[in-house]
Amino acid sequence: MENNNYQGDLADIFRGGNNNTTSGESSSTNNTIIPIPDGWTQFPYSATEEPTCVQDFGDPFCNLRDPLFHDLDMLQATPTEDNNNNNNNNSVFGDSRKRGNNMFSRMLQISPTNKLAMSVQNHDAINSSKTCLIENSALQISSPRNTGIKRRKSQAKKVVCIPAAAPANSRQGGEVVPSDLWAWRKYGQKPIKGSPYPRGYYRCSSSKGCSARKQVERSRTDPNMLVITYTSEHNHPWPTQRNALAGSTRSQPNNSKHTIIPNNPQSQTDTDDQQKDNAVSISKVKEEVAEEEAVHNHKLVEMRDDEEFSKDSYQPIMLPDSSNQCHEDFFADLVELEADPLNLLFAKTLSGDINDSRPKEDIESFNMYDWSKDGNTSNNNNKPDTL
DNA sequence: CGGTTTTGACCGGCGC
DNA sequence: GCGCCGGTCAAAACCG
Repeated sequence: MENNNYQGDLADIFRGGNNNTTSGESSSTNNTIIPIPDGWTQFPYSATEEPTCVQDFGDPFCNLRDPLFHDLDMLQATPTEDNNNNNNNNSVFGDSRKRGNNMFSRMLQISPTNKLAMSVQNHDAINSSKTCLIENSALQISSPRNTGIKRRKSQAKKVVCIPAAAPANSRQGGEVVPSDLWAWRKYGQKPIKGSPYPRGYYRCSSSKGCSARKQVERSRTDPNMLVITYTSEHNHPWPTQRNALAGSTRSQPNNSKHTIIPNNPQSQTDTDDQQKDNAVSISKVKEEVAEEEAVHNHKLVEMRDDEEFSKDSYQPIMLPDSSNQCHEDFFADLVELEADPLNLLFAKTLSGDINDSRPKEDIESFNMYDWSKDGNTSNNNNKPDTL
């Protein structure tokens, strides 16, 4: 079944870089590669990055946050009516907004050159690091005020452009949808006029009342890029564990070999709040009020696909394929940090000093990287091929 | 059993 | 007003 080809989750995002699928060449030479301590993966930053970013990159997971949360942060920075509404309507998030939990923040960064850069690097192929550059306007932050289903024009949305995990033609009409810790359930797929690729519609399945939605489609200009549009926001905290127990596994990554490893061992012992407090989003967000602007920005993203990638890049590094035994045994050595899914991202490879009785699937659900270089290893994913 | 994906049908916004 | 198109619904099938 095609489902076996799923290479979803964030692993796909990074794998996209590995695949060298994005157009243009990134300036890998400008990417600072920091020696990685044994057992840890480091997320080097470009020397040209702003100090603030650099600092935060020291701890690659210091700023895991939800894109929409980040949006709210932005809104708070510039109080508006929408912003006020957000605060009122989403008090459940509390400090989480300030702390941030955007997974994409790990990959998206605002560079001093006013460009959003995302670098993906496979430790196994450092020389072929990839940088996904997106115009500032590409990422949109908008007020979730208009969350009505029928409000097309003014509906708040945010567009994220990421490298696709697999070639557009890898699967017929299929799509590799990166995961972002939230549990999404696909509720529809539609062919989009003017685009050879269908658009998948997902809604949050973590909470029944959650109105968060996202749309995933390939860029028309660059099939190797995925355009993810987030709509509305989550009205609940991060899921401690994905709902998916049965069918959901189809949408869950199963790459036991791919996991982001922090370069900062301290994060292991930090509490969730501490980890979140340390978080500083590198995600580029921009408030969007009108749909017209969203469309415009979307176009900019696609236009950008053909442009040269910025040298200012953020390059997360993954454990190399060859460097590990990554695989089945890998998770057996992971440190489990409480129930917060984020903790899984802080896992550090150890040598048999943990006793994780948790089902492997639970851990795999939060894998972010796919170190696999071939289809065989990536077949662990069960995401359906088609969108 | 409870969750998911798939997919055709339906609904409504929007442009002409 | 009409038709196109995008977004959602919902039933069936699938999965662990």
